[in-house]
Amino acid sequence: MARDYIQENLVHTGRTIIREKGVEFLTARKLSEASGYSVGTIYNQFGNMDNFILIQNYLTLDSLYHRFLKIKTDSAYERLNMYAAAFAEFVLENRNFWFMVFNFHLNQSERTFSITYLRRISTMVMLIEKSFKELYPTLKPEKRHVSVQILWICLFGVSSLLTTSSLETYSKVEQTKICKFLLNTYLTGIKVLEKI
Amino acid sequence: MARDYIQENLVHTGRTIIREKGVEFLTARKLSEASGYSVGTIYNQFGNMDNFILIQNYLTLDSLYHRFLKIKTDSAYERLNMYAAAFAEFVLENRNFWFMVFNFHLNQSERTFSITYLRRISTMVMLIEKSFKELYPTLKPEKRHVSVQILWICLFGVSSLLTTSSLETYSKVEQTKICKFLLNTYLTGIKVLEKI
DNA sequence: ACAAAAAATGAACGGTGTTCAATTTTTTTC
DNA sequence: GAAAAAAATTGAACACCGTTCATTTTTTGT
Repeated sequence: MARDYIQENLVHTGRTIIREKGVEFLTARKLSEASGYSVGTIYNQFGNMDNFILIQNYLTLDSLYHRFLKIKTDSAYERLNMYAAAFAEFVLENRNFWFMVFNFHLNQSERTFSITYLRRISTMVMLIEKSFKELYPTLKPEKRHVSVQILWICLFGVSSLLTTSSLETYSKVEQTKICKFLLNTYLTGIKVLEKI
Repeated sequence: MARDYIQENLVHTGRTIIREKGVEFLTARKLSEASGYSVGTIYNQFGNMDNFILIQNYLTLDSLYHRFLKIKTDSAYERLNMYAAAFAEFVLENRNFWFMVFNFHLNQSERTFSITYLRRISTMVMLIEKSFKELYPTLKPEKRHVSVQILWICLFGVSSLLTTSSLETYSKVEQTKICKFLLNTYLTGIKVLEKI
């Protein structure tokens, strides 16, 4: 069978496994059984399972990115709120996928694809930065950059907790409100600090 | 040998492994080899490896808590800043341990100990809430509680990223500054929102 | 000193990622 | 179209993982 078709097929099968059963079920043997291809073929196509997961994570990030792209509002403030809402919504809708994104560490993976992966993240950060530029025109570019980075890190960090049950266990704050509250408090803080 | 002594010994050996080599080296067999006790003994003492990790994580949280307790400043604002600094410092100093805390999910572990574990977390959150009460006396208790929870979740989420190399890879913001900046922006935001 | 109870042991089970000699399929060459 | 060469596919085998449990060793009670 054609190489591309196999990859597509495996990736698709993998995605079904993740969606329906969770990451812990995404093993070489189970993927092999579910797809009909042998274990060796998976390794021929992707080198190792980490790479396979990296590709899956890229797809997840890409999906989130395209949700962001759909958001087109004139008000920068509203747009940022919609980003945050879309983000939280996406994470909750795609728990299993986001859990994977978060629990995967780039260290050992192939450099080549890692770059593509990181670029996808920074593109999203740039979307936020664009809105920041509109919202805080007098904020120094340097400071704005740092503000955006940190906001993103916070949202990213919070999102990781949304995918696990740890939040439900100890905090009674409604999950969807966390990102919204964080964003608004943060933006208000920046507005004040902008003037200093 | 006495039961208690074995537990102590195993926990201590485990801690050395984590500190020097990382969580991925904390396996039943390696712990057995390093401690001199058999694999079976580990299971007699702790039931399963998850429980062992839970105990290790409790020790980590306890260590952080005692760092918090040392902080005694009159100014609530300064105190919160010191909490944040101590937190970031602790996480960076104990990367391997904190990574474990974060990457462990309570779901399947023994209920009994989980409660002790969660109580340790909520005690820390209460420390922050106490400072919030001083800093924002007019803020409604309900709102204050939510603010504190969310701040904690943010710091917690950010801390998880501090333990991995992912932050270094894509963001150039200095790690120690992230918590400080987040806290100050957040506190400023709350101050404004307090009046509304 | 001996029997009974408790604790410690490590081989064995089913799972994981990964490798690679052997096989099958596809492509090239004549 | 058949034979040879190249490429792709396979799955048994390796070293690891958490976990169990029949067996052995140690401790305890009398």
